[in-house]
Amino acid sequence: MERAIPDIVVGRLPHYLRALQHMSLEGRRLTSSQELSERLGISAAQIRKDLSLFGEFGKQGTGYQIDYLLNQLRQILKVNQIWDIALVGAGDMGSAIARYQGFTDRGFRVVMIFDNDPSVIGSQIGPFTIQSTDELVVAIQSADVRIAMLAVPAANAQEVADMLVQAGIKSILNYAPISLNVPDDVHVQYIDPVIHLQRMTYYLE
Amino acid sequence: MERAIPDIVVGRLPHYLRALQHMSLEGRRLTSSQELSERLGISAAQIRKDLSLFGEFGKQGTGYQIDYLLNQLRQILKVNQIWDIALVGAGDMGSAIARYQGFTDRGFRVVMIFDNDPSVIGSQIGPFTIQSTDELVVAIQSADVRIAMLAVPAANAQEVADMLVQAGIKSILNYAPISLNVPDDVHVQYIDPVIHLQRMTYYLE
DNA sequence: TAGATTGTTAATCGATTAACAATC
DNA sequence: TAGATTGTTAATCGATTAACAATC
Repeated sequence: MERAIPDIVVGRLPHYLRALQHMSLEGRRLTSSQELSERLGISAAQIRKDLSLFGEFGKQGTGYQIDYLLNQLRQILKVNQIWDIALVGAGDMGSAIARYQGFTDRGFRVVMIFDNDPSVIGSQIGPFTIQSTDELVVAIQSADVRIAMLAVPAANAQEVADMLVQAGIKSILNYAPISLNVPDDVHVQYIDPVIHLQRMTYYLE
Repeated sequence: MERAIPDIVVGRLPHYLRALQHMSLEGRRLTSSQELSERLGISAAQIRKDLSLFGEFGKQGTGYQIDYLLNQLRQILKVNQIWDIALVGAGDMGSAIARYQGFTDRGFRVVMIFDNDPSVIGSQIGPFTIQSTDELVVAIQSADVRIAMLAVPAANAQEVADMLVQAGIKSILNYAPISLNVPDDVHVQYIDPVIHLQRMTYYLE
């Protein structure tokens, strides 16, 4: 069996992709591990080593063709397609996520929104009608959605996560400030601003 | 000189703190590295080792007193106080952050909001009047704020970051999907949902 | 050609884990 | 006491870096 790619390497690839996408938008054609290193604060050797796990994408003396490497990375990360996302929670955070314009050109789009508050169910956020959480499992199953974003209060997050798992969701981006219990084949990533803030206050006097 | 605490350890402490805070709210009194391990998906040995870098907080045979460890961790992370935060960007994301109720009991509060859009400057978000970005440097300096959250479009993020640095900000939580260049003594943490999503699509078939 | 930069190896560095004496 | 769990050591494991031959 092929050696698996370390998860820590997979975690850096989206950063490479993002930097390359910026460079491409700036009209740049070529870059180097050196330049990426400066932009990202990751050593040039590490960038070359990470990329070499997937193939030989550069040319000695020249560097990397930005658009070529961009497409390779998109394929590796499987974002050379648009993934549908189910969003649960239509409060302040959920609404902001629903309106966010930055998903589409990076491989994602929100396609359904759920909430359990009767006073918002049926109302619109942009092009979406907020659906009841009661419909969640069936709606996600029939649309064959694999990715969900969770923006509900911490107290409801585990319960909703269980429903998402039942619906066949395999990736959850969790905005609720709580650790989720899910089966091994379901991936969870966390966004909790306070975790980041507390990590920085350690270094403040 | 004392050996510095590895940054990766500092990064785990807020997770311990969050789990303990939940347990405390549940009315629990005692916990163990074993229990924390299960809740967090971090090995018990690692949790004990991390904590031991700061002192001896547990008792053999018994475990850790939740409230005691909670307070120790709050001291270590310096969140046994409330830190003021300047928020820049009053769009969808900025507004959602401004309204977020989850900061206060974890050591933070937003105290000022800036935007560069004349059509929103002067209007209110909750108790705050949105100020012009022109006032940012002076306002932050005179209030002696050290932490900022950045929720502006990527195109303006570096420019705003420069102003924040000029104003004396030492910690930036950046929601804009772009790497920032700041001096060595300024810490930056990033929140970009797409980075997390792309990391998970790698594992989807 | 001379200069630049990759891909890769081997060495280094650092983080994690296993194991257990100490002790509550 | 017997059982449980810490704090810590030493061993293991894995990630990062330095260095350079290959080559564009």
